[in-house]
Amino acid sequence: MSDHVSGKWLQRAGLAQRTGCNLETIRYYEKIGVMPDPPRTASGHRIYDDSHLARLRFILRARELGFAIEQIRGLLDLVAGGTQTCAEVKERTERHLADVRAKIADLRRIEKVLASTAAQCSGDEVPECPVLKALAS
Amino acid sequence: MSDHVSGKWLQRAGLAQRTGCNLETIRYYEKIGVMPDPPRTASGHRIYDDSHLARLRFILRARELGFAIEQIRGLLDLVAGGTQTCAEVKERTERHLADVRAKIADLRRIEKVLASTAAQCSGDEVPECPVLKALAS
DNA sequence: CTACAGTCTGTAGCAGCTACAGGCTCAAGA
DNA sequence: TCTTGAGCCTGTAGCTGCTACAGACTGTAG
Repeated sequence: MSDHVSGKWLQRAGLAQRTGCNLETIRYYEKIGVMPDPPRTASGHRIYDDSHLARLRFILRARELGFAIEQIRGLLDLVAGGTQTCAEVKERTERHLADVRAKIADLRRIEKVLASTAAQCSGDEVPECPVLKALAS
Repeated sequence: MSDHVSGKWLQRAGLAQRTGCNLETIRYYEKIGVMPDPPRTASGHRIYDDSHLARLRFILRARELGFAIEQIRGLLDLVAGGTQTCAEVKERTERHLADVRAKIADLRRIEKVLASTAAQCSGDEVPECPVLKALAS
C-alpha cells in the first residue's frame, strides 16, 4: 500500500502529516463523530480523501480559534445540512467572541493582582513575602 | 453533634460554607493531598479547625489567581518546611505571571481574528459566510 | 420512635486530547 | 522465500480540576 499515489488518498499518518494533527487525535475525532468513520481497505486500514482533509483542516482551524468541539460540530452540521446562513454563523461567532473576551478580562484581572503583588516583593532571602501574605490573608 | 460550638471546629458543610468551596471539592483536595486528612469523630465524620480553614482559603485564593494545584502544593510545602523565601516565592509568582501573559496574548490573537472575520459578515440570510470561508480555506 | 438532614464511601463523568500495550499487515531487502 | 521493521489496528488509561451521583450510615429534632 504505497502512500505515493499523489493527491488521491491517504492513510492516517499522511492525513496527520498534511494537517499537523496528532495521529491519535484523528482517531479521537472519529470516535466522537466530528470526523466521519472513513472507508477501510480489506485489512481494515483507514482510507482518507480530500474531503476528509478539508474537514479536518476546518476542525483544526476552529480549534485554534478556541471553538469548542460541540460548537464546531454545530457549524459542520449546518454546512452539511446546507442550512447555514451568514446571519447564524455570525451570531455563533460573536457568542464565542464574547466568551473569549470574558476570559481575557479574567486573565487581566489575575495579571494585575499577580504583578502588583510580586512588585511588592523584596526578592530577598527572607521568609516574609507579600505574595504569601496576600494568599493567606 | 452540634455545629454551633462557635469558632472551635467545623464539619465539612461548615468549612464549605465559610470558604465558599464546594463540598465535594474539599474531599477532593484531601484525596490529592493538598488538604491534610482531617481527624474524625468516633463515627467517622471529619473535624476541621482554624488551621484547615486557613489552608483551604490559601488554596482557593491561589486557584482564583490561576495557580495550578501542583504549584500551590509547592508553595504550601515551602511554608510547611519553613524554607520559604521571598526570593523563591517571587520567582514562582513571576513564572506563573509569564504563563498568564502568554495566555492573554494567545486569546488576544484569537479575539482579533474572530472580530475582524465577523466584521466582514453581512449577517444576511445567505449561505456564503466569511467566517466559514476563513475556516475552510 | 421515626423522619429527615447530614455525612460517609467509591465511582463516573466532563473537555480534549495523548500515549501506551499487544497484535496484525504490508512492502522491501537478503 | 523469509525476515525485518515500519506502520497500522484496537481498547484502555492517563492528564487537570473538579462535580455529582448512588447507596449506606449517623445524628438530632419532634
